[in-house]
Amino acid sequence: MAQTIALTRSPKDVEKLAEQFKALGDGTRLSLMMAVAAGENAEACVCDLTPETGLAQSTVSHHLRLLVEAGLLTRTQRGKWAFYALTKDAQKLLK
Amino acid sequence: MAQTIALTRSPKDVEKLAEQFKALGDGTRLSLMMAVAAGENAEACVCDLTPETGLAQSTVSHHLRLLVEAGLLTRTQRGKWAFYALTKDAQKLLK
DNA sequence: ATCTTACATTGACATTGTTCGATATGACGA
DNA sequence: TCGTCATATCGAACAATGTCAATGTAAGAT
Repeated sequence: MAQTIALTRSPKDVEKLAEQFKALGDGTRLSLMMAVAAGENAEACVCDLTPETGLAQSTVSHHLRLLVEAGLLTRTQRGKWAFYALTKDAQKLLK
Repeated sequence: MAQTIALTRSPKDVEKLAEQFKALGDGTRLSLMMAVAAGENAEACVCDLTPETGLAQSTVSHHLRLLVEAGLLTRTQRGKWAFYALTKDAQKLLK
């Protein structure tokens, strides 16, 4: 049998899923996610990600915050650097 | 080995994927997709979908058009009715 | 202590998106 | 042909989003 779609999701789950899709529904953010996944140890810091996008550092920081709030990235501070990595949810949605 | 993320996607594919995520990144549209998937023969017409959303018919029609344009729904006219069904892409993203 | 580096936050602005009412289109029935 | 039903399109109001420059914060270096 082919893959089936989960039809019975609670309204809360639907809202969370919609938020995650919305977070991924932007070219810049999707590229950021793929850059993080491609990074060493599947993580990356803002200083690595900013040049790739060609956008202002504040803009990149803003997008990363949205991705964390959506439950798609984790943030870990190590020294001066903030490292971002994909969550399980993100791995599932992007596989 | 755990599921891996496709890291090497062309910019065109990234843009298309982002468009699909964006289309799903709205509570109303995501609910519409699930309602279609739950419909008899995994399809549904606007007359069935409109009451479920509580929105104006024109609004539902607009959202359905966006989902078709994103490659997530197909549209088939049968008599007076327009039937919408999930594409392969949609089944993959929602499974 | 001061400076620099890495990142986050704020405020402003232009763009895009959601929604509706009104109207148009197109198929079927009387 | 005329009316009705199902759906699509249009135009406008209003909300949400993406972006930047400027500024704030916090950690390490000098």
